[in-house]
Amino acid sequence: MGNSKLYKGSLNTIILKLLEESEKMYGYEITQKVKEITKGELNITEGALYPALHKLEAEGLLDVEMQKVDNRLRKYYKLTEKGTKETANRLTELEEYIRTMQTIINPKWSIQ
Amino acid sequence: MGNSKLYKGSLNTIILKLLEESEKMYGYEITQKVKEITKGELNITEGALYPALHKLEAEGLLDVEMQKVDNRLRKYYKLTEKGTKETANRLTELEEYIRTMQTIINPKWSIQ
DNA sequence: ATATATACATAATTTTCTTATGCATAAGTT
DNA sequence: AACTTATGCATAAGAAAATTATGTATATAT
Repeated sequence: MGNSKLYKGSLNTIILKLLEESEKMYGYEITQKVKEITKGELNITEGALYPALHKLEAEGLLDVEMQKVDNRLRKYYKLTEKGTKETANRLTELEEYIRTMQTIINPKWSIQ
Repeated sequence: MGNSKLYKGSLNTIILKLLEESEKMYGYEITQKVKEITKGELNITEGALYPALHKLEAEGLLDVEMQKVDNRLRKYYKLTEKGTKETANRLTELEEYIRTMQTIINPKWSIQ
């Protein structure tokens, strides 16, 4: 995905959070939205995105709905009830992760 | 490593940062230090740590120095000059990653 | 006509981790 | 004395999640 290896492992959380915000989105839209809000810093590759969406669907976190627009097919994804709950968990984990990493970057323990 | 998948990709950055703080450390010491400063939240496994240390050494970011303490062998690692420079880059990347993820968690773009 | 954008998908490979296993010494427990 | 836990290193098998490459197809811009 990203330029830095740190993004490894955060794709699912990103997808879930975007769907929590936007109600329903299709794959290509997700890649563009992420590019937009990160000002180009994070580019989600198709090879990572589509398998991830399929897996989230298989796990029952996402529902799919096909739609034809301008003779091109879109697969719209939205959170299931289970997906909404799981999104909350993932975001809590992300906040915890960020807090932990900030502790490591900005250590109080170096004073002692 | 961690309880959450988010830690994937951040082990090298953690190692480098600890060595920047502590000058020189050995493997087991790193696992204990991380456990301590994260209050047990993050446990680095040996299967992840030792190959990571070997790779950082092979890349010329770390220097090794053996030392026998209490009839047990320790491998002390410290940053090379190259490693010190690379650590600065990795920490900048980490800060950028955290900023990006916070943008995603706490989106201004959802208002529009 | 040709390139870029839109829209999906999968296969091969790589990276990074977990889990399991192995060796060895020291210290604490029953 | 026997056994467990802690200290200290290492590697191998397997899983997970990404990259890179490739494929299909339509729409739009040059």
